[in-house]
Amino acid sequence: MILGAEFYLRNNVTIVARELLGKLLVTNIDGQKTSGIITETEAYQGVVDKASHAYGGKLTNRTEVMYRPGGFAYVYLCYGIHSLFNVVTNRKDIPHAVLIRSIAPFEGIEHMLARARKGINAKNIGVGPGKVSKLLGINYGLTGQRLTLDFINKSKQKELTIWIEDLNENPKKSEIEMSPRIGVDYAGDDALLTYRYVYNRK
DNA sequence: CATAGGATCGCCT
DNA sequence: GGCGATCCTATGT
Repeated sequence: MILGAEFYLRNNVTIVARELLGKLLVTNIDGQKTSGIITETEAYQGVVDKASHAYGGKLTNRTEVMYRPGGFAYVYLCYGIHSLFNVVTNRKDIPHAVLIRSIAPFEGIEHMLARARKGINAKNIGVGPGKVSKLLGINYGLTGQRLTLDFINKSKQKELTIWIEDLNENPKKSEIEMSPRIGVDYAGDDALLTYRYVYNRK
């Protein structure tokens, strides 16, 4: 079942980040359907979070998507090479987001391998936010895409490009590890927050 | 207009 | 453990 807006609109981004573990992230790009089970996420808590692109209420062309209501894709280019995929959460004007850091490939693995051929190590495939986007065919041009079917008739878009499905795979507490987020040393105290969630699947 | 730097990755030593 | 790749974004003049 495709997750609806109510899943993303909730006001606690850390709960959404945790509940995204075990869900299926799906793309339909270039006529190729690919998907992976989400195994690692990070929560970014908007204006109060020094690690967030929206810290202090920063609003630019790039971050505008984060201020939309939950259920949009926020994709940005990192180091000039990697498109990192985030899910926007909370209600309009609260710029919270969850970075998807790892997936376990599920469907369309042959398409993923073809995409990976250009510069991906076969080892740890799907582990790391740059690799998630590479495998699923997500690039920064897809920022602002809707992830839900709500209001689909109000737009000209007929089908989704990126969405998330519930497989009823519910990770146990003992299978989830929390730790500080990666690569945010510049964030001072906020670098210590354990907003990273890793799902160790059996 | 110019410029510095980044929520990374793979390959090298 | 270190480094280069590679380009958009944000900021400053």
